[in-house]
This record gives sequence, structure tokens and C-alpha cells, in this order.
Amino acid sequence: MTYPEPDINQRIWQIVALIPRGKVATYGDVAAQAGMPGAARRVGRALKHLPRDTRIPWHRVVNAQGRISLAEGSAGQYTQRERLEAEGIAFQPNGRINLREFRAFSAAG
DNA sequence: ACCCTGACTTATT
DNA sequence: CAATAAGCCAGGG
Repeated sequence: MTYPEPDINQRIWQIVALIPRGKVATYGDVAAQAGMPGAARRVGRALKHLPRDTRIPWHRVVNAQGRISLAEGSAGQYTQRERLEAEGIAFQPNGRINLREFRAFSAAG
């Protein structure tokens, strides 16, 4: 069976591992930090590839709107929110995270 | 090769 | 703020 570029996934996971506790990064941020600006979707795919028992803090990756991209009501969505709140990340009433406050990598790098 | 789909993003209406 | 459109990269039928 064909294998989806393992090196790329490794690089993406490495960047995600750099997001400090209590902070988040957008898919676009991770892609840019990994040296592939514009490849936000690629990041999502890499995360989906993660083994269940990984220690990579995948939950610290949210979309550009400061929202969780996993399906509403899904187990993953619930887990992600629980973990983020446990790290002290606050969700606004509209379900969004204030990126100005919790973003790990600034747009300027 | 063609087309649809997705843990995405930005701009426009 | 919601709906559209267009750009983006790659997997799978």
C-alpha cells in the first residue's frame, strides 16, 4: 500500500510538539512554521494520522477562527476542549478562543 | 487522468 | 455574523 510522505508528517508533528502548554496555534501557523505556508489542510491530515496513544499535543491546534475543527458533538471535539480548558485556555461564549491572547506563534513569526 | 472530499484560509457579499 | 467563492495540498475511488 502507498504510504503518505512520512517525513512531512514527522515535521508537522515536531512543530506541534513545540506549542507550549496553555497556548494554541492555527493549522496555518503550524504549516508556516514547518516551512510549508498555505498547507493548512496538510496539517489536518497529518494530525489525523497520529496514533491514539501519541503524546503530541494535537489538541493545541485550532482553526484560524479560534474554533475547534473537529465535528460538533464528536468525542474528539469534546476531548480537545476538555484538555484546552484544563490548561487554562478560555473559551468565549460563542465557542471561540481569543487568539490574540493564546496564540503561540505570532503571525510575524 | 478526472472528480470528490476534507481536523483549512482569506476575501467578498 | 452567516453564506459564497476561490485558493490550497493530497488521498482515494
